[in-house]
Amino acid sequence: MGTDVRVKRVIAHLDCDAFYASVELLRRPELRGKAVIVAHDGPRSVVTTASYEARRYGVGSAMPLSRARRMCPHAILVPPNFEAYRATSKALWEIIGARLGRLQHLGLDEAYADLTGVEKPVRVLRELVEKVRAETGITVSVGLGPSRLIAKICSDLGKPAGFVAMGREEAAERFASVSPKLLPGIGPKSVERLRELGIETIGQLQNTPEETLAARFGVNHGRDLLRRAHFHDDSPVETDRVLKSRSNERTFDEDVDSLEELEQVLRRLARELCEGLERRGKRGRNVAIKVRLDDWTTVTRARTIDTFTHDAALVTEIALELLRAYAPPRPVRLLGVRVASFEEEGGGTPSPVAPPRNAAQLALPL
DNA sequence: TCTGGGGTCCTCTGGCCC
DNA sequence: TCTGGGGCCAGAGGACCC
Repeated sequence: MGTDVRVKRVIAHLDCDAFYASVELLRRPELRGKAVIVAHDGPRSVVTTASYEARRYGVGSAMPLSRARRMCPHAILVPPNFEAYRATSKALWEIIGARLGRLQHLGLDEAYADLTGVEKPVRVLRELVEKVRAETGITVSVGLGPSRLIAKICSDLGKPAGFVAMGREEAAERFASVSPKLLPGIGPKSVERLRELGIETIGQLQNTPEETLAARFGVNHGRDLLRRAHFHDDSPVETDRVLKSRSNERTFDEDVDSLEELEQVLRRLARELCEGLERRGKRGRNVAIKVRLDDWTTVTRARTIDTFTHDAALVTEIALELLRAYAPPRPVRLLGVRVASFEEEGGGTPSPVAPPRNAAQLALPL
């Protein structure tokens, strides 16, 4: 029987501050110090991100643009430029990756790193953040802890340009009076369901019997909620995550009730999607459509076929069949198409006996 | 206040096969 | 021949994240 020598993990979460807005300020220095909102200009647009000056007026991500404009009428609207964000992102993660090794990316602007065994991790991270700021102009906030959960929460605490480290016990005590919404994975719906149980703080959640949570949320989810309330998290930093699906969707400026018009849009969405898949060498065998009606009901319909494809004609044909079979009963607000169940790298036609599974592979650098 | 786009993961349900 | 259960898979919906 071996001795249980558990190495205490050191996990960092690195999160760029107001990333898209920061890139825009670097591209257009005349916007510095001004309230900037990054968003498409449309009647149903939402805010992608906002500079800290705009945030002072209450503007935040995912807020309807119409509302953001009322809150901050003098804000300058800048359309998103994802090519520029990708280029800056690539540059800064190359600097970080060169020092820390492989990272788990969660988007263009944040990633986890496992620094277990690294000497003087705080010093290493501080030097790295300074290097990134000097070479790219982007400030990064860092959270450090024994798990991804704690690292993630810590990186948010000191924003912008924050650097916060915390242990598990300290987190469990310090956040006991805070809403469970703080915990990643607990959104508005879960907060409401917890409130129905009389649970309004993480401390109350910590003291709730697992059976009570299991009865309300199911066995797995209930157990997970309790673990997270105590800030227990042993999930690994996964550096080899692979893309599982790609989609293309559009919200109409005005609801559409003509099937003919919907079919036209679907053809274009499928074509664009397949062009993207082809560029990335991805082929899938599950084709799905997504329809959001004017009353916000969202319906998905999917079909799995025998062969992997990124053929626009085939994907379009399946998507159109799914749309016609569903025949939206109300005007449509959003229409989308998705391809999933990708083949393994270098794979071919799947055997009908053993459906293919995604093989682990190196994560593509953004 | 009136809700984008692009993703991931989880749960539930039902069909199929052994 | 019929039935039940378990495993696996696909489809659908929902919650959540950036």
